[in-house]
Amino acid sequence: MKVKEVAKLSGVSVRTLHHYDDIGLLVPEGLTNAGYRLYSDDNLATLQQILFFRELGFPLKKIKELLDRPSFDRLEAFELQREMLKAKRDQLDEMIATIDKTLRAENGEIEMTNEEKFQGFDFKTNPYEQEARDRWGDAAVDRANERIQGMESDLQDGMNQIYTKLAELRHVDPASEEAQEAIGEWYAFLNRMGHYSPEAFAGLGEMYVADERFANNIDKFGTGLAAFMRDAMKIYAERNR
Amino acid sequence: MKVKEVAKLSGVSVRTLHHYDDIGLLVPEGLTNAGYRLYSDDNLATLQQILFFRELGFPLKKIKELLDRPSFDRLEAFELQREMLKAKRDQLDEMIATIDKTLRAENGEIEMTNEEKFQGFDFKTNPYEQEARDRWGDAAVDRANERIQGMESDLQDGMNQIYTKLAELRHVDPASEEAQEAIGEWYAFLNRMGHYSPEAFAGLGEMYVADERFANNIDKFGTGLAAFMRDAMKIYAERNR
DNA sequence: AATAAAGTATGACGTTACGTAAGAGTCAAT
DNA sequence: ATTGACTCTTACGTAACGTCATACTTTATT
Repeated sequence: MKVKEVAKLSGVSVRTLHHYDDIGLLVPEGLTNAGYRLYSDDNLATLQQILFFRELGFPLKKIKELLDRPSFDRLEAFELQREMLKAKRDQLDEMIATIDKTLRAENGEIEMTNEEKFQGFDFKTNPYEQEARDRWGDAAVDRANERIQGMESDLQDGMNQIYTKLAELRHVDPASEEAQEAIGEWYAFLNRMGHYSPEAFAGLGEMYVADERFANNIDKFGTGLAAFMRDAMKIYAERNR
Repeated sequence: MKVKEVAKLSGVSVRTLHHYDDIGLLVPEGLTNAGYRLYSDDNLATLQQILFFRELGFPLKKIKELLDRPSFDRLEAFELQREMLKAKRDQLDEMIATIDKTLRAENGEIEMTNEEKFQGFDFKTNPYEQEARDRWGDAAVDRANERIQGMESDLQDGMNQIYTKLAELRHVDPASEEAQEAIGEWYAFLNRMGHYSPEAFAGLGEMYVADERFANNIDKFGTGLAAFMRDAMKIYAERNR
């Protein structure tokens, strides 16, 4: 299939396909001797994957990383996508509810706080929690969330990042050293937290905001969980000495 | 309220608020004598509106236009937003269904065409139709859709544009000359179409693609419906002479 | 009162994911 | 042989901010 046909089928523009080729995200399997791109059925399946991830707000760079992983598993990807699509749908439901609520508030029927006016907009409800819950059990996640309660939202964001990393690990061979190490450290982290006072943990949150070395390690889609954990614990230990 | 507070409440960044101020989309009601932006509750309500439209994919420029209209009606806007959010939710449901279908296809349980693999991605299901249906009655819309059947998708896009314009008119005083004129022309257009053969109408579709003057008039969020209709009918008449 | 820490302001350049336009080659049909 | 639809590459344009850099205010702390 040539570009236009693919474009029509998938709803993206020809330019988009060119772009995806340029950045190596979707390289057509063939070329005519005139240099025309030829897409295979496999290419179409990949495009489908790409579009799912795109709809979920993943940056193209990240999508490429995901697809390029040798351990990339289509079935697992679909499952993750379904969960995230559902989360997004729930978010839309929340926004619809917010509209209805706003209308009633405007009608004088109910009171509404400013915070409520933005229900559904903040993405604090994190799509990875279910993921983590399934993988590492309710107890661990609950304990983590318990600690999150009462912390300022900046740390919340940090936790979202952690969940992100955990979800990412699904696409790594679970038997691999990297995965085992990360999971081990995650548990160690949680357990160690149990020994510290809430104030100490709150300090970690401040650090997340203040210390650039720390923050840099959490930056979106950056280094792996293991490295982040190592740094976090190192800094944490230093600070508390 | 100062920027940070608003940012935290709504989930957008401080930079975003600066940007919205820069382009005149959300200008804070007050300024401290040091030049700090001060947001009122009214500002918050406007921000809520902005975010709803943004979630629906409206470009900021368009949002500004909408909000700036003297006839802008919050209640009507909320209703439109709710409809569109629902449409988007339905689209997500479709995408989830596509995932499930793909999984079953990959399992060999069912057959799946390439087209089906992209169900939910094409936005051809148009969110404005219900709008038009409510306003101008089922009969007119049905007749329009009947004619759309069998036309190539390029004309479909043209029709989407028409629905867009119609939806836009909700925010114009319905008693205004502009609105009356547009609606009148819309009906006239439909009625005239009834007198021509399907082939002639298909020709209109081709023209939409080929004739730049024509296409330019339909460009997204461009000139008003009335102007578009005038040009369309003029060109159409010329061609068929 | 002095100093640090947190918040804010204004540039100004960077980034992502394409859009759009220009100029030229290719392919199928007349 | 020519037209029209399709394709290629190159390259600049755009939208909606992100990300510094630099400087001023306000609040908190010593």
